[in-house]
Amino acid sequence: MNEDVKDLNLSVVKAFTLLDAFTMDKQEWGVRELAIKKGYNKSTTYRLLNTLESLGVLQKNDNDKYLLGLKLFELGNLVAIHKTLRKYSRTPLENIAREIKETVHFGVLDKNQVLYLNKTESPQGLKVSTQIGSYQKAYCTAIGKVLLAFLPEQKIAEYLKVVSLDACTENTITNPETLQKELQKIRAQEYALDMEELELGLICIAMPVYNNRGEVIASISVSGPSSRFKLENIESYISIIKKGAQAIEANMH
Amino acid sequence: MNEDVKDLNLSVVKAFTLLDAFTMDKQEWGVRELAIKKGYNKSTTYRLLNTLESLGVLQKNDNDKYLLGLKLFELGNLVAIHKTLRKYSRTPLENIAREIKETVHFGVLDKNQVLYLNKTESPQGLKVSTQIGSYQKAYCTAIGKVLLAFLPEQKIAEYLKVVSLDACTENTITNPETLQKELQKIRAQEYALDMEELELGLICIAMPVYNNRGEVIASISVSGPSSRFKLENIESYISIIKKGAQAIEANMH
DNA sequence: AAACAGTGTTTCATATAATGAAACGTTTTA
DNA sequence: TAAAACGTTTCATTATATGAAACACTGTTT
Repeated sequence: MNEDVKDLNLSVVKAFTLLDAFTMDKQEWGVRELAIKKGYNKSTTYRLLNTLESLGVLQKNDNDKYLLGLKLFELGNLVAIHKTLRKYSRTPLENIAREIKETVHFGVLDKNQVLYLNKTESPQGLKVSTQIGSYQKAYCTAIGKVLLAFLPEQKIAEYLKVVSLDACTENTITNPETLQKELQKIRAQEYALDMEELELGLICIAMPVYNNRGEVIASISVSGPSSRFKLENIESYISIIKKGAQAIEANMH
Repeated sequence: MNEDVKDLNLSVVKAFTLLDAFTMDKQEWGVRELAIKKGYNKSTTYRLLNTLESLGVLQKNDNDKYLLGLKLFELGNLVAIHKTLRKYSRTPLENIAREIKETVHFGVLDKNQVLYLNKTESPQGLKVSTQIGSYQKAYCTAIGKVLLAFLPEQKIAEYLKVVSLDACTENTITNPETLQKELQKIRAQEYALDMEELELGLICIAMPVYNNRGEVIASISVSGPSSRFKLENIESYISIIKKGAQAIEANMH
């Protein structure tokens, strides 16, 4: 059941493995520390970083540390996959954020995870913020649960077989049967809640976005701190999000 | 005066050279055609593409052609350079676009060229559209001329020494002295016009964005077809763009 | 001022891994 | 049915990526 043993170009694999070390939490790397982190030889790492720099894939900052470079910005903006979804979700997300005054996210399911395609941040100081292009566990996010809920039954079973439902907080649904019931509820009510299941203090509500064949292709969520996010507002949130979802659907057709 | 002869990892260089073939105009590539295009051996190209696919840097579409993959979307969104400018320009650009109803661009100078960091497209059917992350000649765009105009004198001289002012249209300024005078005028009036200098039928107006030390760090432009873009509207455009520029400046501080 | 940890960088012999021509499948076109 | 595309695999050859060690540079400590 393993991947075919392809003969990959190891230098290229290493280069991208190095790039994967650059995250929001750690944006800068020196030669030595990155070599240690990845278990590569110092010289090899030096030469790879040097090569990537000469290509504009990395660049050095004032402290001679490496940063992700503008070549990646350029290439990232050329990615065609989900481009129309990203483009047509922008304005509707902004409208939702303006009305609700909380952060709005937009994502799809990719490799059993939520892939965030777009967001508009809350104008408020205390706010949730997710990195566009990043991935998150599906089973403990509102967006993810919506996207799972509207998957074909067989795909859900497959998901539950492959993914282990590790607890992120005490509220995370870690039992497959409980999750199945939750997904059923979500299908019925057409929205999902995340009641601090991913992170304590963080509440989200998400709703589906359909294509013209009635299939769910994406999901919109609104996220806020539990201190502000009152359940009595849900009905109003739902109608605002629904309006946004319909705007995206209209744009796509 | 040449670069030091660095010893680069040739596989990595080749991999990114292949990636550079993926553009807006040509988003899909097969093994053979890309090998021919880049002058690489068929087998080598096959293995590199295969490697990039296994890393998520490329992916195959339904026709078994390669497309830029989501790994690049992920990495592109992690690029920290100019991130705050991109973030804080978004809403102001939208407001300008809403008022003027033409496409609004936002860019900086990078390696003697305009790098587009953000845009909001005109709601109208006939519109200009530039790829975010792409580069354009500075001397024949309104944004570029603004950014050049506010460069230190010495840098302008350097630019004129390095860059050859090739004509894009019959209106392109191809004479260095003429361009110097144009830049002087731009400094005085605090805006630049592109009167079909890059492309026939395309008119733009651009204004500077300052940092808190009074240096020009970016520029906003409004672009439209010459059929709609009337010079008598310039005064009104200027005040709207100026308001947007000030909004970005306020956001940045 | 000297020794000492930190860095990044270069060297060079060695082994590994990338290479390409050719042969092989597979699909599409004539 | 043949032919012409294409992607894929093979294998001997060659090139190049590799890593230990030495080197250079910087800032800190003694």
